[in-house]
Amino acid sequence: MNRLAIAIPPHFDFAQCLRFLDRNAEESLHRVEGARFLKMLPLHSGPALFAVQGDDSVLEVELLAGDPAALPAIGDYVREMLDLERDMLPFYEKMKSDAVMGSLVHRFDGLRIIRLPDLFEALSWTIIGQQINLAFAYRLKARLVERCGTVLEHDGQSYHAFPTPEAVLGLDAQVLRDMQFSRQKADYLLSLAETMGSGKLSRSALEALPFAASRARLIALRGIGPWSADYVLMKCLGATEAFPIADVGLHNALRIQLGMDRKPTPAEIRSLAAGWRGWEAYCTFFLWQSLL
DNA sequence: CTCCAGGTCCATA
DNA sequence: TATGGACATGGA
Repeated sequence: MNRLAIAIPPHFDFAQCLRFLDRNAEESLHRVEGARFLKMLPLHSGPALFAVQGDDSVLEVELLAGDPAALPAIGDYVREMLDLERDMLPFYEKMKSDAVMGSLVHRFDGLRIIRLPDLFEALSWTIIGQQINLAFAYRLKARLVERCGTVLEHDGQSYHAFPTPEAVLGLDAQVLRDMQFSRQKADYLLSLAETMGSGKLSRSALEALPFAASRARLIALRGIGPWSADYVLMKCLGATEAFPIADVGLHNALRIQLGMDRKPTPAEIRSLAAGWRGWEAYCTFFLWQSLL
C-alpha cells in the first residue's frame, strides 16, 4: 500500500496550511499543485517523494516514488511538519478576546505553524534570510539547494531536499559568493556546517535543554542572533513560547492590524503581547499569514 | 536616487 | 553597555 491516512484534529484546516506553503513561487523544497503539496525526503531507504492532500476529516499522504516501507516515517514527518500533535484548544480559548489576535484566529482558524524539522535547514534559512527581501532569500536558497542538495526526478519535475552540513562544507566560500551570498553569510553558513557536521550541535542535543538554555546555545553560534534563535525555536523545535520580537514582518503585520502609520515600538509590542504568554510563536505566525 | 528587506557582527567610545 | 556602519541585492 502506498497511502496513509492521518486523522485531522480540532482546529486544523489543510487549506489554511496550503496557503502558507504556496506563499512563494520560488520555493525550492516543496511544490504546491492544486489542492495538494509534494515534497521529497532523503531517507535511509533512498529519496521518497510524497503528496499530501486533505479534506475536513482526514489527511491523505500518498507515496509517489521511493520505498513503500518508508511510509510510516513520512507520516511522522508530515505530522511534525504540520504541527498536528499540538493541542490548539488553549490557544483559541486564550486568543478569542485578544485585541490583536481575536480577529486573526477567526480568519485563519485551522492554520498550523509549518515547521522545518531539519535543524541545519532551519538555521541556514535564517542566515540566508537576514536583512534581505524574501524573494531574494528564496533565490539564494534555491541556488544552494540546486548546487549541493539531493534531487529526485519524477514526472518531468525536479524535487530537491536541503543539503546536509557535509555537502555544504564541501563548498568553497567563493562558490557561495558567486551565488551572491555576502561574505558574512558564506562565512556563517560554512561555520554552521562545520559545527553541525562535526556533531558539536544537533537537534536532539538542543531538545534536551530547557528553552532558555537552547536559545543561548543557538545565539552562541556565529551568525545566529536573537531573531534567528527564536525563529528556529519556533519553526524547528516547536517551542510555542519562542517570540522573534524584532522581526520586521511581525512589525509590519501589527502596524497594519492596528491601522498605525508607523511600526510599533518594542515597548508597544510587549504590551500588545502581554496576553500571548506561551503562544507567542503562534501569534507571530498568524500575523505573518496576515501579510500574504 | 533613496530606502528598506523575516539581522548580525564588529569597531569605537 | 551602547551606538554606527558594513554587508549584497532587488523591489518600491
